[in-house]
Amino acid sequence: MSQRTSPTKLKDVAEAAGVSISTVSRVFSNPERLSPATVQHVREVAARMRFSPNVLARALKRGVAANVGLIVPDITNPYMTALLKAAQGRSRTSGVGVLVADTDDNTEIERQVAEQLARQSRGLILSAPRMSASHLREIAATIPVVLVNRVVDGVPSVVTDSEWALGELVSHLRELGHRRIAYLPGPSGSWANRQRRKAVTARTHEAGLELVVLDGTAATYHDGIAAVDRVVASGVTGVIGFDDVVASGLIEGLRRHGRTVPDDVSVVGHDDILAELVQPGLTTVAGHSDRVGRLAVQRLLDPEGEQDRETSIVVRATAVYRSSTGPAAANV
Amino acid sequence: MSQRTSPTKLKDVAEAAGVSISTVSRVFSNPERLSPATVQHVREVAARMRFSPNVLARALKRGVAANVGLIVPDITNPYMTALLKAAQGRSRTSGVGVLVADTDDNTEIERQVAEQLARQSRGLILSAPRMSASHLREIAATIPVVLVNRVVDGVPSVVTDSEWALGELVSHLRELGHRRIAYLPGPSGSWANRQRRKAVTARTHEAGLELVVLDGTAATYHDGIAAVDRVVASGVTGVIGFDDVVASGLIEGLRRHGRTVPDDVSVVGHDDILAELVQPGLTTVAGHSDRVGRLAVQRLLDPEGEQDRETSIVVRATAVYRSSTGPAAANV
DNA sequence: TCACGACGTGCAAACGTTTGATAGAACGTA
DNA sequence: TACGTTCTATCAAACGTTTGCACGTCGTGA
Repeated sequence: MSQRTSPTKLKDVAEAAGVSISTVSRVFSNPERLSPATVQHVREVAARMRFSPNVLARALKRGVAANVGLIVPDITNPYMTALLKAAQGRSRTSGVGVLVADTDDNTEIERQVAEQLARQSRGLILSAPRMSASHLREIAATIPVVLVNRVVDGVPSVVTDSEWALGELVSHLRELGHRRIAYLPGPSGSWANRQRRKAVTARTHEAGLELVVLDGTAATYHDGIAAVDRVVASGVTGVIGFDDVVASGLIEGLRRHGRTVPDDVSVVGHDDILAELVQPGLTTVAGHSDRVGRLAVQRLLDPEGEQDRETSIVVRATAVYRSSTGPAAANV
Repeated sequence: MSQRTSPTKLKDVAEAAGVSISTVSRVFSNPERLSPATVQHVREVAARMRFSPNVLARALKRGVAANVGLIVPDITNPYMTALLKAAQGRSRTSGVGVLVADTDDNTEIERQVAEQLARQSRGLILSAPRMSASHLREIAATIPVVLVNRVVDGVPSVVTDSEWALGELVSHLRELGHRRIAYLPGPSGSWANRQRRKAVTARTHEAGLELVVLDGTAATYHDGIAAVDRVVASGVTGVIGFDDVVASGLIEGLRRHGRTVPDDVSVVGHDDILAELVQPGLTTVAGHSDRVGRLAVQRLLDPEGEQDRETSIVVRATAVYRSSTGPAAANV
């Protein structure tokens, strides 16, 4: 039907402006070397013709692509969605596009997708909680990588540090009279899960509380529901969940079991993502994924010297108090 | 530090295999014209050297890029997230990448981003509920476009048709004894909002129910909370919300107002996205955004003849019954 | 008047592919 | 032996940029 008109290129602008192709190119890449008059003239002509440079050709010639890649296990996870939104916003202001890939936490797909995106990206933002460190380093040897919520020697990263916030929440529970609480873990093998578990362990110990770790969860909503039996059996008065999703599952499970939150059991989440939608409002750790996303992009775009290749930028998480925590039940 | 090794290219493989560059190229693009022996040999060498073609160069030469662009008002909306996930999954099987852009529903950003993505995409999947039809057509004249949840003459689209499902839900409410219900609208100017409102209007009329339209909402969670006063004042026993987000806001608002759902008021959502997380479980319309995403990509990738340029593919939504709807309160 | 830096612009090669035109080899046929 | 066919593989141009180099043309100081 209607023939699509091919976009204007340097050559067209050059002819229309009566200058050479290289001059037009320079108007856009480094105008300082040109006379102001020429620059202005070419700019006008280009604008009139609605010229915009072909990113593909530019990337090919310069050897550096116009995109960043974002690889995540599950884009459906609101933490990741918020991260994506922020990353994209930051990229846009630099005229950079964002290529997204969802790996379903599958190593084979991760490998395949990393390779595919690498070719058209300036760098990769990688969230791969379970990928082996050596594989990670292998990818980082190919293309600049910023790891999200994971630290591996020799690879730059941006991580949320929840230890402090979890400490606050442990104290909070202690002050509410809780003496025995549980940690409901996330996917085994996940870096973030190891960190959170370690933090909770250390902080409950410091606070003189008993801790029960309820293993064997994959941290879905349904796992949360299913965990209720073990929670009840363990006789705890408070539970710290790996994330908001599993925590709200647990709340639902408790409800079905005839227990109310926080009267019978206090529940704490992580990520501050469902927090308002759930009843009762979730006391949780705000991971500030938007900040993480922005920083990751920034780190990719600004070279900032190779010396801190191995540094982690850490974003300190904060505790958010809502109504899923309350005074410990007298007896359980 | 560690120098990044540049990826292998056609030339390297050609030298290693003792053939010309063009031969190697043809091994990957159309091997039929080559002798089977050569093809196999080159394949082996290429595999050994871990060669993969440079997508940028290929796109430049062929004039068709290796990505599709996805432009949405708010990627944080779970409907869009699910759509993205499905679209990306479908694309990956065709070796195609997905460029995502979030426009914050801002026309200026939409324009800018459409232009930016267009250059490196084979086509655009566009969700722009409020963009003018002429602007939309303008973009479609530049690059293949598939519209999501919107129909505009002359531009292909994939839409969810909720009329039937909304009809079911209206009947459902009627059978539960409701006689007067409200529609809590979405963003004014949104195509989907017009469709849903129209469907609800038609179906309540058919069913002999009274309908109140509570205008002036932007369909955020907080708008839902804020809508409670008008809901109560209107004296309805049931509310159909524009989407799950505004519906769960309303539920929260009602709760704060001392009303319970569904005992005092029944609430229906749309999109089936928060449905399980909210208390009580939301009766809603499942829009099947995953199917929409897959179809949109498919439509972009398979040319399928130009004749049906103007056709809309429609995905029929279905009603999902949970516990936010129940028998009408005797008096309100 | 001449030599000499600036300064502004153009030429042409390169980035890694794809692909139409073409050349050579192998074969069967007259 | 010469010739047409068919099959493979190579040549080289092109895709739209960027950029090192070279080429004028000035204005300046001796």
